[in-house]
Amino acid sequence: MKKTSHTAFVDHEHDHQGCIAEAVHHAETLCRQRRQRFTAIRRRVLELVWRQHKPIGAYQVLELLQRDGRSAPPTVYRALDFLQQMGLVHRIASLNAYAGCAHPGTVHDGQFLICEACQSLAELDAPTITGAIAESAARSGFAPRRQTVEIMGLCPHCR
Amino acid sequence: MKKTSHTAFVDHEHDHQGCIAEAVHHAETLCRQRRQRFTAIRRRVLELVWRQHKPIGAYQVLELLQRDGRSAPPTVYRALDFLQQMGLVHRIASLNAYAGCAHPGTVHDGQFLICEACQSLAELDAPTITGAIAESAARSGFAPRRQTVEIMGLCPHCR
DNA sequence: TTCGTATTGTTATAGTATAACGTAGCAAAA
DNA sequence: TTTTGCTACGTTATACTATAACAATACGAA
Repeated sequence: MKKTSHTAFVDHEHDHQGCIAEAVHHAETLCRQRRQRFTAIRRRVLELVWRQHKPIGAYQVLELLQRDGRSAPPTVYRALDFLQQMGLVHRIASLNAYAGCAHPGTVHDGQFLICEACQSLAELDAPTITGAIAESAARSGFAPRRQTVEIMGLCPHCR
Repeated sequence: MKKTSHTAFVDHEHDHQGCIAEAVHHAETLCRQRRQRFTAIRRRVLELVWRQHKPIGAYQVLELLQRDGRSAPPTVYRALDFLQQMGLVHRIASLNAYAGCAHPGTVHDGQFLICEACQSLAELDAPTITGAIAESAARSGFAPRRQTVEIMGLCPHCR
């Protein structure tokens, strides 16, 4: 039996090295399947994005990347673009920041819960939300293709 | 009986001067009620935001504003911030742009349908979406306070 | 090994937003 | 009416986010 009923937000004392390793492993597998190169830079950027369960800015990634050697913005943005296309990373529009995808493998938009206090982020994939959106859109004669759903508030630990 | 069943998107041949006038009039009333100054700049920026039923960038507003005389970015951002606080204008995060609020008077986040073809925007205030979000959030132990819901797709005229 | 393509390096610049501080204008109190 | 205090605006500079353009390199298939 699990300690908590909150599945979207991670526990404060979880094995985070495991999170990163899992994300990287997943990425390797996915890129191999799709015949895409999972280069050293892409791997490193993915690791940095997974550094915390919080969105990270591109220039923050750059700063961390530069500890390994010289680097410039396009390098970061290219890696982030690639990872987004692979469905491994999400862009959080309301924060101009990036977060590791919790359910990689399929291309999807997801919905995000963002804590205003600790900035931690949880990803949902709630059919009820997508369904409500699809229904409302249809009522306006609108054909939805992509959704940005970002909810600011307080996470279970901060409320 | 109305010609169309699509209420969220406006007709291409509607009386748009009326739209602008109504928005400005509403703003006047609201500001008077709240003892806030509806200055010439704020009025002008509101008019410019309502120029089309499409989001407009802050620097586009600035460019238009400069036809009336010299102006700088802070002037535009201040006016936009004020109008947002009054609930007269929304910021569209995924576009870094601003749009006139279709239901001014109450502070609310709204949900937006954005056409990828013609950029036209419609604002919803769908309780089913808000409800689905609230429910999903609660299931994660999350207390929502603000939502960003922006749906890209094709409007009734472009699909 | 060679060739073609994908990736990265590098420099410059575009686009979005705010900090900081001074000036002006309005509104209520004296 | 004048004073006073606050709000709004002007102005300059700068921070932050993202991409264009082109050269150099590395990789994988033929």
